[in-house]
Amino acid sequence: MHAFDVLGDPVRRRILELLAVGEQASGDVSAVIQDEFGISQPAVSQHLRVLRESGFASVRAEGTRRLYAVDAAPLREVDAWLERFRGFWGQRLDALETELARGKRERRARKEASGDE
Amino acid sequence: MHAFDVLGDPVRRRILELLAVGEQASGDVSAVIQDEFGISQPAVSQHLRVLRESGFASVRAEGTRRLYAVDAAPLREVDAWLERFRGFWGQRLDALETELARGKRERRARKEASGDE
DNA sequence: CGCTTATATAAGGCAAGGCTTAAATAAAGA
DNA sequence: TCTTTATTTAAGCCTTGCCTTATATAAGCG
Repeated sequence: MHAFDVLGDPVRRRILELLAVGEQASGDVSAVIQDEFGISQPAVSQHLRVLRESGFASVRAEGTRRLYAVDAAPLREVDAWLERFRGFWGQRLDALETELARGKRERRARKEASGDE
Repeated sequence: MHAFDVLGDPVRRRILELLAVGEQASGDVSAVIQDEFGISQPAVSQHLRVLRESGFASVRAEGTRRLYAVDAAPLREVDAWLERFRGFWGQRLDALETELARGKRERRARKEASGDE
């Protein structure tokens, strides 16, 4: 399944948003998604599988829990594809520069800790 | 249709790549796509419709020709969504920073007046 | 005017993907 | 070990989306 197909589903996008904050157990993700989308737990599990198999997420077992985390590689791919269109919104580039300048120090500090937030 | 759904289709992504270079007539796009994907002209036309209706492309009539061009708004949306994951690939950010720094001087020169900063 | 060229729309078939319920696997604790 | 909790897998249904062929619209030209 192609990266963009994976991101085509709103549930999967939401799951990634949740994981972006930090590692989460399948059950915790399920609880939120079930609440927000009204779908069953197995449905969520199937989405997690898609994310896993397409490389968007990695899993780690801890007892009976499965801890999911974002794997950035495919997102980077998506980002790379967008590259060729960046010229179309010059203003945002400026905004991004500002953002980068602001975040640079922060990132440098965070880098050695390697923790989430 | 959500932006990510639109980009989920390889044909539509390719069409956008073609349009990224510059305005193109429906027929020219069709010729390339038909050649590369082996689908019919109406099929291409339907993809163009999706791009049009979802705001990824705008059209302009010139005689019997329809000239399509990239409309960046939805792509910007996609880019914005990715924002929250950018922290996951520090190296690329650094590369982008370099790129931006390089481009900044250029833009500033072109702009002749003060920039932000 | 018709004929041709450029493009879009319509209708129908088929495949892919997402959801559900039911069942399997596996750790953990009484 | 039996039961409970956490999670995945399986099977089947049903919708959505893409493609095809056929047809419509409309400009350009002889």
